[in-house]
Amino acid sequence: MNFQEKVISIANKIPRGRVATYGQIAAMVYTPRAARAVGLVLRNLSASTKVPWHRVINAHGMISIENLNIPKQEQVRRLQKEGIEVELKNGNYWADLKKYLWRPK
DNA sequence: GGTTTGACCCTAA
DNA sequence: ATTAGGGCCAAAC
Repeated sequence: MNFQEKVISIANKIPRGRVATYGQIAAMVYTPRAARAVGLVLRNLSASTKVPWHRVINAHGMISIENLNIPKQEQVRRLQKEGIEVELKNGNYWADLKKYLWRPK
């Protein structure tokens, strides 16, 4: 299993209505400092993927998708559909990690 | 192979 | 609190 496959398999486990951070996923794959690389994996997903990429945000709870074919509004829409409140604060969208962070056992 | 590129994160100021 | 800078790692060139 290569790095990408590991990242994707973790992402697939994030439950509906919760979010995970890039760094959190990196840590679960035993390379705690590879947060950026996690972002690369998600970036390379096809538009039709079933992976819940929208449940992954950065360590500050901010939606960090930018300059892609996918607008960040799409991510916001998907999160809200799952009951996650997203707040617009000076040009960026934020979710409350205290409320929504996935805490796997 | 070396070099560059990010949907990142931490620390210091 | 907010910002700037540097380090990180895997993929893509």
